[in-house]
Amino acid sequence: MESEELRNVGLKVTTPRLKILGLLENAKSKHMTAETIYRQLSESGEVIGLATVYRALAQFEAAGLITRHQFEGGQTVFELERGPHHDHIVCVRCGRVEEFYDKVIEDRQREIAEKLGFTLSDHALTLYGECSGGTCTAKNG
Amino acid sequence: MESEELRNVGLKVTTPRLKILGLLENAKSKHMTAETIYRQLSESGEVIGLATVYRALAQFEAAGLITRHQFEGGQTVFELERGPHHDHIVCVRCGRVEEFYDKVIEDRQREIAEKLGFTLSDHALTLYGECSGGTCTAKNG
DNA sequence: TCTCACTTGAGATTCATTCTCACCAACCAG
DNA sequence: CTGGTTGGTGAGAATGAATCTCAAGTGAGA
Ligand SMILES: [Zn+2]
Ligand SMILES: [Zn+2]
Ligand SMILES: [Zn+2]
Ligand SMILES: [Zn+2]
Repeated sequence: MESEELRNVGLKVTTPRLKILGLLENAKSKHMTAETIYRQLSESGEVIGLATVYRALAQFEAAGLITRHQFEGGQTVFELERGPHHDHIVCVRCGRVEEFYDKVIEDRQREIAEKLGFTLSDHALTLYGECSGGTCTAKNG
Repeated sequence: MESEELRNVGLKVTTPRLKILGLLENAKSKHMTAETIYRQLSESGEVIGLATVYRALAQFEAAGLITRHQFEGGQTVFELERGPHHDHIVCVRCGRVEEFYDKVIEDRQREIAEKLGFTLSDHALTLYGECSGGTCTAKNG
């Protein structure tokens, strides 16, 4: 239950928080902007403030419930932190986002950081390209 | 000569553009924000508009003279596109930026994109961590 | 139910970046 | 050299994502 998740991380269980978490669970797209979340909730009849969405997302992130990604050009997107770590590849034409995990790269990153005298705490890897004809739904150009 | 570079990419040779390119050449830090460039030029007596800096940087980027990086939290930084491609590792305490190149990772990225049906056109890889005691100049915490 | 610290919604605010527009400066033909 | 044309520039206004403010609302323990 989502209420559990909130309690576990020390956040009071409130309607807006539940709605936001719920939407992240069930939305068609795994990666959503604050604006999108706000709009979708508003359209489905909720009375919610945009500030509340941003606030909740920041809290969820701090609590490790979600992760934040900044793909080039676009606004910040959030996704539920479920399952194993992964990185992203984004189609620069249609915006489609695919996920991948590559052990070789992950390991290598740690080695590189170590070699340079850093203690690795995080990383951001995003590939950009064009997805192949059939899949690409670019709105013409 | 910087005038050449500008002409080669089809940009008219003007004083502001030369000053900005020159600053990127000689600045202490390889990675600079638009604001920093603006401030440094202003302080050294130039009369230049912030809009001009942003405009020029956008044009330089489009022309491939510089690259743009968006490290998490901070504002966008630009650096001269000289020498081979590299990625970055940033200290989350003191902000120091080191560069690295890793063939294994670069190759792997291409394979991953291919496997997923993408034609890779670009990528952004940034590692975050803490640099070791001696080198870290964190302003206390 | 009562209470109160924590939350929320609406709107104001911030701040990086972009836009507007009257003025100005490269560049070239004359 | 010029003068004209074209594109570039500076100042300030505008934009837009994200944050802050604050009066009003609401969970959850007593
Ligand atoms: Zn990864
Ligand atoms: Zn993802
Ligand atoms: Zn790379
Ligand atoms: Zn660099």
